[in-house]
Amino acid sequence: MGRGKIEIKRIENSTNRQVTFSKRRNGILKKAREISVLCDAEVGVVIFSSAGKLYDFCSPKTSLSKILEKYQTNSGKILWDEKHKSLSAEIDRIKKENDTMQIELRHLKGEDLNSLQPKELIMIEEALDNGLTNLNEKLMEHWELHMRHNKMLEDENKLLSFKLHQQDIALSGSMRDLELGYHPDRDFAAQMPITFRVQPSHPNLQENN
Amino acid sequence: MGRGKIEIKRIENSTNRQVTFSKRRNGILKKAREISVLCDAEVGVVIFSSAGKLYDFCSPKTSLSKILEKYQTNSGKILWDEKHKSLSAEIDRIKKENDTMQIELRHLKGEDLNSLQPKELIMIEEALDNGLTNLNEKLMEHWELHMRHNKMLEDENKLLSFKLHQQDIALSGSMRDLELGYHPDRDFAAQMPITFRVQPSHPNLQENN
DNA sequence: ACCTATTAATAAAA
DNA sequence: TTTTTATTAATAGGT
Repeated sequence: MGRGKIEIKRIENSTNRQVTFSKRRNGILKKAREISVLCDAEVGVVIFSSAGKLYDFCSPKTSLSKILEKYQTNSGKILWDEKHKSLSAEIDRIKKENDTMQIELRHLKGEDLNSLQPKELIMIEEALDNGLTNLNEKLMEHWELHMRHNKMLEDENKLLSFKLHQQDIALSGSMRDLELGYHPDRDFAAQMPITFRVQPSHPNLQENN
Repeated sequence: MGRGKIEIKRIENSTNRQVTFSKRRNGILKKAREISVLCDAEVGVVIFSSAGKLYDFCSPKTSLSKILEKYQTNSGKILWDEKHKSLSAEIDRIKKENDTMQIELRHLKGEDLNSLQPKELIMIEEALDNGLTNLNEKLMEHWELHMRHNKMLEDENKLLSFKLHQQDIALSGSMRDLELGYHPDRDFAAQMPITFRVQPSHPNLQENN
């Protein structure tokens, strides 16, 4: 049905193939709709172009799911079998992995050791030692960070206290100045109490998050 | 296309409907085959007559299963049944469990500690300490078992040596008897050294799987 | 995407 | 259901 008859075999010209696909795809989807309306049939159509683009039709009042379920019960063919198998296989695989980790975890926690040979026990001990080493290193890092932080806070405290004290003095000074007159050469530094000169204020402060 | 034009609406005459269904069904399946060949498309068609009879087509080199799987990934619509959902859910659950253990394992091995707070680090350290304690206990048990086993082997050795010694003497005795005459009241027991007189043979032999 | 000559599908009848 | 055949629908090739 066209300007010439064509053989039913793959169209080699890619442009022609694309055009023909487009036309015939519309044709099929239209026919599918028509038969479902005219004849009260349930129809499901799924088409993938060679480029992988999806087109589909499903008769109204139903769904592909329902049609395919009916297909399975009616034909005996099981559409999901492969998918089922692969899912089940994946579950098995993951469960096995899980068990292995479970056992390793128990071992590291010192549980279920009865079945192990001394050689294996020693390997676990090495892992634990190693873990402890890394852990303590990390704890030490935290500790040092905190010490530095504390030190900074203390320094800042000291500075603030000093400034406060200075202000205090300035204030009382100016109050005195108001009463007794201004003394420009007063030595503020000399007024800093000895406690502000060396400062371990909170030597062991740990965080409490 | 026929002796007259028809409206696309349900054919009320049941016989006509049945005939039209038969013709158009063939038409669609033929078109499906043609487009799959001409245009290299993947096509799946499922048709149920109003009487519930099934007809289907699937392009060669594939299967309805595969087409539908592709349909699902491509469209996002989910066609599969409850069983699939439950399998998928289980996979998710196990994977989550897996991840958790994975992380715990890494932590116990002293890896990926950077995101942890000191409090957490200390909890891990406790777990490791605990593990080491249990482990060392177990190693100690093994050690003691070995010591006991060694002791037993040594004792047995001693016993065997003694028996051998006894046989030796008996042998040379009877050789002497052959030369000097038989002495039935000879006291062999008196020849046993004091160390061989108490004999716990295998009092605590434990399994060695 | 549109046009149209030509083929293909099919409605009605048998 | 299938065949026949008149008629409509689909579409191949061209624009």
